[in-house]
Amino acid sequence: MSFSTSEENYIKAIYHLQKADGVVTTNELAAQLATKAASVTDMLKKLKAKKLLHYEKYQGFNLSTEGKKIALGIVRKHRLWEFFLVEKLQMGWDEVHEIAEELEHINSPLLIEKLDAYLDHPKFDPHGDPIPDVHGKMASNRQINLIDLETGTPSEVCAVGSQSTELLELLRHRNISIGTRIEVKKRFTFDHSLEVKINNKTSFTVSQQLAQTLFVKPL
Amino acid sequence: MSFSTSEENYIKAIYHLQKADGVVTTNELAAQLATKAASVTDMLKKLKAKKLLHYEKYQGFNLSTEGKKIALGIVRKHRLWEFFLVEKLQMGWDEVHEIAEELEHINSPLLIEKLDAYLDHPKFDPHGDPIPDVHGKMASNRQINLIDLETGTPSEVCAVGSQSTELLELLRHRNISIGTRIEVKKRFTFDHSLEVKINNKTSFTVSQQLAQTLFVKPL
DNA sequence: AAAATAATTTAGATTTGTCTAAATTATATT
DNA sequence: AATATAATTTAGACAAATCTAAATTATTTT
Repeated sequence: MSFSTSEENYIKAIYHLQKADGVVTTNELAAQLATKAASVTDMLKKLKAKKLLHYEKYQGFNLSTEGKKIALGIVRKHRLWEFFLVEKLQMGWDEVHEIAEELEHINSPLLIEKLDAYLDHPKFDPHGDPIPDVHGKMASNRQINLIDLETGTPSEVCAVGSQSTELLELLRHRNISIGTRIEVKKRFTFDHSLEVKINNKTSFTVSQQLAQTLFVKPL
Repeated sequence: MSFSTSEENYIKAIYHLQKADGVVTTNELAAQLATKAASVTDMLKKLKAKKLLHYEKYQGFNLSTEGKKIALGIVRKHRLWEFFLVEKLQMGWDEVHEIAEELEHINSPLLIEKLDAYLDHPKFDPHGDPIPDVHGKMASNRQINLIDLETGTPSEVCAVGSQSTELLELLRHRNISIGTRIEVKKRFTFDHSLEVKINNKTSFTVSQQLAQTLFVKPL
C-alpha cells in the first residue's frame, strides 16, 4: 500500500510527537502541522481506517506497529537525503531540511537502497540524528553534536557525520576515534571554536566545522 | 510563481508534443497523459489564464514564451536527475525514467544548481538527450546513441554521456574524441557489441556499455 | 456537583483535479 | 450543400484535503 504526501506528513508528525509510547492530542498535531484541529480529526479517521493508528474519539491517539514502520521509512528517506545534500552537494546543514521534506516523499525502494549504498550506509544524518536501516532499526544513542556538549561534561565520541578521507585524516592526526573520551574545556564565541581535552590528557582546539561533524554521548 | 505537479506534467507533455512550433490537439494530449479530453480542456483554461499557453477553443494550442521557459526548467531537472541516477547511483538507464518523473517536481533552484555542479555540468542525459542550462539553452544536435546508429551510416562522435575518468581513459586508448568519424560495420546480437571503424581506418569492437555512452550525429 | 472553559468532533462549504454524459463545433463524405 | 462522423467543450458530479462555525465531550474551577 502507498500513501499520499499529506498522509505521510501526518504519520511522520505523529511519530515525532509521540516519543516513546506517549499519546498525542489533536491540538498538538494541528499546531505541529500548521493546520486546524478539524482537519486533523478528518485525517485521523482515514488513518485509523487504514490501521495505521490507535484512536478513540476524544481519547488521543498514537501509531500502530504498522504506522511506526511507515514512519521509520519516511524518517529514513529524509535523513539519507539530508546526508546526501550536505555531504555530496556541499549544502549547509541549515538549508537542507526543507528540501529533504520534499525528497522524502519520492517513492522508490530501489532508489533509496542505491542512495544508501552510494553514501556508504551512513548511521547518522548531518544533525546527528540516527538513520533507520531498511528494517527500521537505528542507533538509539542519546547522542548530541560536540558543539552542543556542555562545558565540563565528560563524554565519549560515538559517531562521525561523514566518512570523507579529509575528515578521517584529521581525526587520525588528533588521535580521535569512536570511543575516545572527550570534554569541552572552553568555548570561544568569536569563531565558535572549542578547547577540548581527550582521554583526560591531551588538550587542543577544535574548529566549529569539526565540532559539527563529531557526535558524542555524555557519560 | 510556482506550479502544481499536475500543471507541470501538462506543460511538459505539451512541450514534447509541439516539437518546434506545431499546434497540439486536445485528444493528442489526453492520450499522452492517459487522461480524458474533458480533463485536458479544464486544465487548458487554467494554463491559459496563467498565460502559459496560446489557446482558442477548438483551435488547438501551444506554449507561450513563458510556458516554454517553465517546460525547459522541468526538462532540465528531469535530465539532470536521470544523469545522477545512472552515473552516480549506478542504476540502469532503463529504470530511471519513472523516478526522474517524481524528482523533476522538487522545487529548489539551489538544489538543482548544486546538483548540476556536482555532476560537472553534463550536456547530455544517459539517453543522449541534451540537458538545458539555467537559461534554457541546450545543444540542438539531432544526435543519437551509437547503439541506435544504423549499420553503414557514416557519422561523427558529438557527445559522451559521462565524464568519468574510466570512460575517458578508454576513449583516449581507442583514439576516440568529439568529432571522430565513426561507422558501425557489424552488430552481434548475442552480447549487443558492435564492430566499428573510425576515421575510415581502424576497426575494433565496442561493448554495449560503451556504445550506450557515446552519442553520434549521422552525416 | 454545577458552571465555566477548553478540547475535540461534526456539518457543511471550498478548491483542485478528475470523471461521465450531453451538447456543440469542426471535418469528412456523399 | 446537407449529412454523418469525429473532436472538443460544457455541465454536473465526485474524491481528497482543507476550512469555518456550530455542536459535543472532557476538564477545571468554584
